[in-house]
Amino acid sequence: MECPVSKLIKAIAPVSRKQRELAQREELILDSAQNILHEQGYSYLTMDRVAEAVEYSKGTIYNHFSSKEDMVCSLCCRSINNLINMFTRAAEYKGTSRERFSAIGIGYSLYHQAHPMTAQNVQIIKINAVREKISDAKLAEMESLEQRIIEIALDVVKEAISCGDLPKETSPIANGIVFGVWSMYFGALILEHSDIPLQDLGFSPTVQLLWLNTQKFLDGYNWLPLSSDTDNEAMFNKISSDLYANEIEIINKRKKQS
Amino acid sequence: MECPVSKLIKAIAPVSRKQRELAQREELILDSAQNILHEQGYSYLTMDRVAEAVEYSKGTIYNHFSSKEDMVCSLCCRSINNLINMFTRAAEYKGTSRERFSAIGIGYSLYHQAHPMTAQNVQIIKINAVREKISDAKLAEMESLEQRIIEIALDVVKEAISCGDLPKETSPIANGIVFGVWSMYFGALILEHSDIPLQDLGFSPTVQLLWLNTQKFLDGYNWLPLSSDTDNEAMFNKISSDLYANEIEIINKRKKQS
DNA sequence: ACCTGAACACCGTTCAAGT
DNA sequence: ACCTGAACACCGTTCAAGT
Repeated sequence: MECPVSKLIKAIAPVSRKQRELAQREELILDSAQNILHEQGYSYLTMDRVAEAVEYSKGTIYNHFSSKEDMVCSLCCRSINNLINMFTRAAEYKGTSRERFSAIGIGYSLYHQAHPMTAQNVQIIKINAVREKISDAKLAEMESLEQRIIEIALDVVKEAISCGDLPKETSPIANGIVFGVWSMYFGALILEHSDIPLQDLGFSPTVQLLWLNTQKFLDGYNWLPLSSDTDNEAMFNKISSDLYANEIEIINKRKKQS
Repeated sequence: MECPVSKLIKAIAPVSRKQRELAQREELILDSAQNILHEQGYSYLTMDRVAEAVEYSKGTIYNHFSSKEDMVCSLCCRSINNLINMFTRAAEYKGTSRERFSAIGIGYSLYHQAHPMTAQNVQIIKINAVREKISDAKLAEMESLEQRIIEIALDVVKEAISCGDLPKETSPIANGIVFGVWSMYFGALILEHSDIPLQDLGFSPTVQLLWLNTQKFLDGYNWLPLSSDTDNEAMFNKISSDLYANEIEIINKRKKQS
């Protein structure tokens, strides 16, 4: 499945008028799709509705995206890009290596807390039956973004090792640490937004739990300074207000509404 | 959506001939569905194909399950039941509280390694758009099974606290530990079976990584005896061969084939 | 060269007719 | 009382016709 339009847009120097218009329309389509998703849920997201919302025909949508799944994958790419920005800021945060790594985790959970529909997209994209229908090009694009975002976290781990905050022996399993927190956050994310009543199961709010569990996990790896030598609550509050004021605001706004 | 048949089967003392036949047919349907899923993947699982495989009409399938999602959810329930059996054995394993808790984790990852399609079902069921279409009764059934399986793990944590293997202060967040490993395993499971080339991302095989990360996590919580005082590889091998010979065999068989 | 929307294929679900 | 399968609704995808 080739998308005629994407070839044009992706041309290295993008900027003929036509190309700008196409790129703009693609954003319009994605915005509309996100809107429908946000307001009516995934079951309501159909190509007909998207076409109607953007006031183009379905054929035109298919000039931009080779399939519905391709479109949803593009939404995911936008989210990952947002996360890359947040992670980059977190990695450059002034503080210990451990604080910066923790800041990445906080960013991840707050972002998805602020944009629950995004979390669902990510989840849907991971299903094999869905993944099969995404064009190779789009999939490659997403995977390269995932590479980059992992790299950001991995770099902080490597830094911690080289400055002695983490034991030298950790070096061969540096990516194990990243995978550990990634899977923990990802899993928690899905378990939370799946309408499973976590409270009924006896679990307290996810963001806090993730924070605590991350600290214990990093303690287990002996990432200095240990949480027993730190005021963890203060650290959480400082990081989240220093770095993620936007997300906090969105989350609070939603809380007020409900 | 009511399922006429389920009322009959669920009658408290099940055993008229008719009821037995119905229960048997329900198993047949589920077996067939699982087969299609296993051999052709989720995209091939349609109600038509299931009906054809069991040699009943679609209407009859709908007498057993109120929707396709309901059927898939039933498959999930079967899996959770299998897991409950494994977890129960793990919790009764002869060894320290930490070994028994670890054994539960190993069981989880080996089960899903041995039955990858099951992992995908679980994943699909967690999507909200899918969940909406499951009958309340079936959803309640699954949630009660989830309750039970969590309880098994939670009991081991509580035991560890009361016998001093875990610090007394852990008590109020006992379920935090369970949630931590649950989310870590669940997240890793999805990330692994989503065709993301974890190797390319620099990650080593998931089961080992999960094992290592679990140990570090439990170390962080100071669950005695610490992994630094233990031969972890030997422990992993002992537990998996003592408890999970079946799963290991299935996994090895698959490896040989490919 | 690009856009359109009717037409098609597929699939989940229902229900009137049959036994 | 139970089973059947034709009929329906919905939705993703295509492509001949139009500009």
